Amino acid sequence: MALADPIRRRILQRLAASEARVTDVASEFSISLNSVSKHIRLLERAKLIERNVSGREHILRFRPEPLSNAQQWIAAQQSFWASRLQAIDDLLTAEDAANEIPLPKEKKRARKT
Amino acid sequence: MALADPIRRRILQRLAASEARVTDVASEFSISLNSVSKHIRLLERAKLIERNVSGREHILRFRPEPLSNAQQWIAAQQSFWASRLQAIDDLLTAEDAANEIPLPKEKKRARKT
DNA sequence: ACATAATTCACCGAAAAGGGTGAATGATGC
DNA sequence: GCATCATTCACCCTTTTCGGTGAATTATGT
Repeated sequence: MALADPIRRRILQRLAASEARVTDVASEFSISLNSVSKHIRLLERAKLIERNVSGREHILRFRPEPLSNAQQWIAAQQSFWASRLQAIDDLLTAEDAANEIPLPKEKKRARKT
Repeated sequence: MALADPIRRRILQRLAASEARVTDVASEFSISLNSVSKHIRLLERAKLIERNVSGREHILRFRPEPLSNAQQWIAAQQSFWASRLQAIDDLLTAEDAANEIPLPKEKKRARKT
């Protein structure tokens, strides 16, 4: 998921403070520009940020408001969908969420460290 | 996804022919009973098969009909959802489908073999 | 032409996922 | 008690995913 990575959460925080260019964002992290570019692409795909190209500069802005209608609808339907996501996934292209929804008799697993 | 694995598709085919016990199914494949048991658990979770416990025997049946209402609805809404799955996944617990939906400018990737 | 902004390519290494196994455990039937 | 049906445990191995990189490429600004 888009927000799984700490770096992406930090990038979002950065952009929540103020808009910035890719280079600006990159300069505040210790990873390379290419890597930041990738993260930004992902966040944009997730509709969490917005990109405004102006000449050779790409201005990035945090999007707090996207698809809130869908969000609320989904949240309301969540219990319905939760039990059906696995069967749906072969109709859509979503991944297997099987591991996310424990079975009734599922117990905690433990691995030797 | 539940149907990703060839073995699981074959198990479904087997059960579509007639109901059977776990052992029956396992005997027709070259993998171990435990492994078959795992696959069956997954298929059951995906609501693709149905289990009927009778004494120590678990009778398995193919379920062709489950959630067809939801299926049809989803199929109709597919184009709407396709563009929003990535943003939804951090609300639900679905996995990141980012790689499944190419960007406009995405090109084919090639790896040196 | 040259510098700068950003993306894309082709790869690497670590971590996670996935299917497999034998052994242990539960539960039922005889 | 012992055999049978099935699941669960604790692993192994292989494949896939994920974040990272340097180099190449595309596009714009001066």
